[in-house]
Amino acid sequence: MSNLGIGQLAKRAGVAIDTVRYYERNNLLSPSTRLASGYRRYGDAELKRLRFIRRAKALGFTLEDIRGLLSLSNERSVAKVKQAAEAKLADVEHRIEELERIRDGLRTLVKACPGHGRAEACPILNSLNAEDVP
Amino acid sequence: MSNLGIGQLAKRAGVAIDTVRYYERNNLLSPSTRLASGYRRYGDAELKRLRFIRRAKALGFTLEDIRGLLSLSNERSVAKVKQAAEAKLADVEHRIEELERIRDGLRTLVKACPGHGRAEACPILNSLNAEDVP
DNA sequence: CTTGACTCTAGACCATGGTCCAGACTTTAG
DNA sequence: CTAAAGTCTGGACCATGGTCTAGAGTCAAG
Repeated sequence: MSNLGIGQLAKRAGVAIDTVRYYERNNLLSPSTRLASGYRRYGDAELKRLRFIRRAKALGFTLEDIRGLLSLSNERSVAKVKQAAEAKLADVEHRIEELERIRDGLRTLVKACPGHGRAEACPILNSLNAEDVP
Repeated sequence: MSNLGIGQLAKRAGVAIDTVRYYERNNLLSPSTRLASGYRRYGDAELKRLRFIRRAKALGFTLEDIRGLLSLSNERSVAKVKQAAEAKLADVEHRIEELERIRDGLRTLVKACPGHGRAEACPILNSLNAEDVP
């Protein structure tokens, strides 16, 4: 079992030292112990936990979401964890659909635009000025 | 052509009054005129523009992105407009790809999770706890 | 033991995207 | 005309997720 200082921990997890302390202030991660000097010491559990946080963040969870996930893992409430992941999945899928609509719109405009001539002939400009639905 | 006060405009676009003024401070939207009293007056063009901003924001564009999108319509060079639209298209495509990776990760985890039992059996928690390289 | 690297705390600062407030003035309905 | 509702400005304040600094103390190698 490794016994890491904050710098080593941060390096191994791929985050900044300040971020580790920031997470501590925000109740996401505490050192397993402190030296008499006050230096933080971390073990494998904390390294895992920090990597958990980093990954969950990469998956689009906010720090608050992650606090929730971490506390669920203590409660051993697998159903709730799955629910949270499903909700986040639905959210991500929704955002993809919206972006795909935008992408298709942009593609159509780019294809239709001659790239020269008068502004009134540019479908991109005309589209931005179009009438929208409330 | 409607001639709206800031409250009416905000209401019709579905945003708060303060948000309208905030957008003005940040060069996203100006009133078409002001009354002698200083009261802002908006026309249809501003209402459209504000709705455009709202929708673009809902799609995950930052206000700076939106400033860029909106400035396309001021651009007199059709070639530049087309270029900017192409850049934004590439940007959108990139964002879609990132979200798709996130989506696939979440899907895999959700499928693999039984939704009950001990935490140690939950692949969502286990995956986030996995020991991979930073 | 000394020196350089590391860590401590508290608090300031950053960007983003708002949101709210006070105190004064304007507009509008009755 | 009066009162209520709306708007004005400037500045303070909020949450999120950090990032940086100062000044002091600690640890580890030579």
